Amino acid sequence: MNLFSDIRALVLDCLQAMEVDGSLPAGLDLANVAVEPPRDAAHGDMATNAAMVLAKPAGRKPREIADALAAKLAADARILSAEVAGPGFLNLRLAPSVWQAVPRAALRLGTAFGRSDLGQGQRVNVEFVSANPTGPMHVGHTRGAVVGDALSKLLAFAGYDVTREYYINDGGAQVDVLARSAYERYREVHGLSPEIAEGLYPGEYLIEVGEALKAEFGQRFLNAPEAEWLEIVRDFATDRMMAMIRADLAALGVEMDVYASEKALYGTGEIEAAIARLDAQGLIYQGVLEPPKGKTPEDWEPREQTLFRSTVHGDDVDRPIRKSDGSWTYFAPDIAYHYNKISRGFDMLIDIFGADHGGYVKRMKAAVSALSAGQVPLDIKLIQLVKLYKNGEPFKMSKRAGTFVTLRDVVEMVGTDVTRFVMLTRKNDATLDFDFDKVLEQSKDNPVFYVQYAHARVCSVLRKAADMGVATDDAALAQADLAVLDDPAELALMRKLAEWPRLVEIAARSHEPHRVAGYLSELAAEFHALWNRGNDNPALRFVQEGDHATTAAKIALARASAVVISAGLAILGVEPMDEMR
RNA sequence: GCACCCAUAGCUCAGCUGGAUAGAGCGCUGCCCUCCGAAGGCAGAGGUCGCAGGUUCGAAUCCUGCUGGGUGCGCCA
Repeated sequence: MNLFSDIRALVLDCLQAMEVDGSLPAGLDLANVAVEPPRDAAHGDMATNAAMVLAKPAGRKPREIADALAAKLAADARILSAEVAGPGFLNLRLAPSVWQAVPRAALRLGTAFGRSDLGQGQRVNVEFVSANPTGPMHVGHTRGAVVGDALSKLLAFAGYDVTREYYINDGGAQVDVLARSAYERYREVHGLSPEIAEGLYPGEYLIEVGEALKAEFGQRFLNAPEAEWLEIVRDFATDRMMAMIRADLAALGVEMDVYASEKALYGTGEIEAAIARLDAQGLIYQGVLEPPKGKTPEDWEPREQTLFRSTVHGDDVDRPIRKSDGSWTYFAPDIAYHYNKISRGFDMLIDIFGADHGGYVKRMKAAVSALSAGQVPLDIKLIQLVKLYKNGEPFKMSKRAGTFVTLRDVVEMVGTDVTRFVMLTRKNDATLDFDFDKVLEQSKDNPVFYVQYAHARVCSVLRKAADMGVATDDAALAQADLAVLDDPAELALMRKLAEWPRLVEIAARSHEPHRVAGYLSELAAEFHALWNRGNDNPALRFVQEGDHATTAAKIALARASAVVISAGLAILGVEPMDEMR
């Protein structure tokens, strides 16, 4: 149920009727006709721009079209009034019964209220986190993980078939560095002093890997040359790191459907096949790149390389896919990995990267465009920095090398739900301030608390009504006569509820889960406003002593609000609270 | 030098993918409440939407050029 699309359909019906009766020319393009909530509530319940959009193609004045359309619309029982305003807007007022049907729908459908078939079952692959398996996840990864997970949930709610995927960068030089770092810890637990050379990972989390290595291999590698242990230690340490990362993700409530390994692409011919596919399109050649202008690296010299002609697909320069020693650059397995995703039949790909990978966007899109013949869109969301604060002061956990604020630290300090919600209060490409104290504050300035508090208030009021003897299950509440809900504050809340299905589609279309968090704050604000009206005006309180019918209607509205809050929080991956403690 | 992202109230930010008089919270000013329908309420002041052009009936939103900030720019991923 989406009231806005219902009314838009009505508007389109009326316009077509006008084409039939000759008041509009036939064959007009109606795609830009919109029905939206007005910015100013004084303008009515909904507004349509139909007359202004069609004035020019129809060769008629906007007001003429608007008047004729208003007459047609007014014949529908749902339309209370249709008034022409401003440059040609048609402001619609809807019958209260239309709004009153909204909480009823929410009660009947439960948290499925707002689900959409926008995606029509299209298969979407969302790749996110993809942190190098060289250490625990830190705050930066956390935001990417939350955004990716919430986006996945949002898309599923909007009718897409979603696969969540983690790409393990276990094929490059950094896992060799991990192996050498772990090896030093392995020596350390044997009583030898470790040599954590410049460039190795100094983190103490590798000590337990060293211990595990000792338990597994004893002294076997202690005096062995690197060639003998490197591969074994690398695989061993990588497995340990991935286990740790999976546990971190689990603590955040994130579950992946697929863990894809970079290493697994080597030696299978997958990389070669992907490159061959590009080669077949004439997009692979031997050439020499120009040095970057303005900032030429010290050691730059012209060099012939194997290049991908990414400029054909919108990139700024062509990109190397082989190093001078003939081995693949990091870009090559990435091309193969995306080719792999395309080959698995996804209709759309989404990658979530850290903002420092911004320079990588065009070449990746170019590769996907070439490999899918332009058929599979790739959207890349860049996640900006999280700045940590404590009591308004910039926060650093420790200055010792190798330690940083980890995902675990954050979750242990403020909890999974708060972490997730706060990470979704800003759009992904804006930096986010995260204050350990403010996010736990119990006041209306804190959106997490504000939304949770609204839900808790509903639960509280339902308990009171139940004590009074009112049936408070959703099925019973859906039967209540909601015609008594006609106060402006009540209607405002119903209007906000009616926006939910529309918001889901807008957020899903733009791949912006943060909009859900923003909407929930607005919905909570409407709910609290109505609640506060009850302070001054007892007739607006949800529980009306001795009046079961009115109480049932009012708590039906309250419960419907809680249902939508639950549905929204579920998309964010946050548990609603039944009471505040 | 080039590319991408950002720029909205004193502060932190929303802003419906082009709509009407640009919103919220904090802070500020005034009034109300001292209440477990608790963890405040109501009202008010405050903005050339970085600048300049353009497209459009209509622009914070789209295009172009500037300014300022961030990120990145061939053998690191």
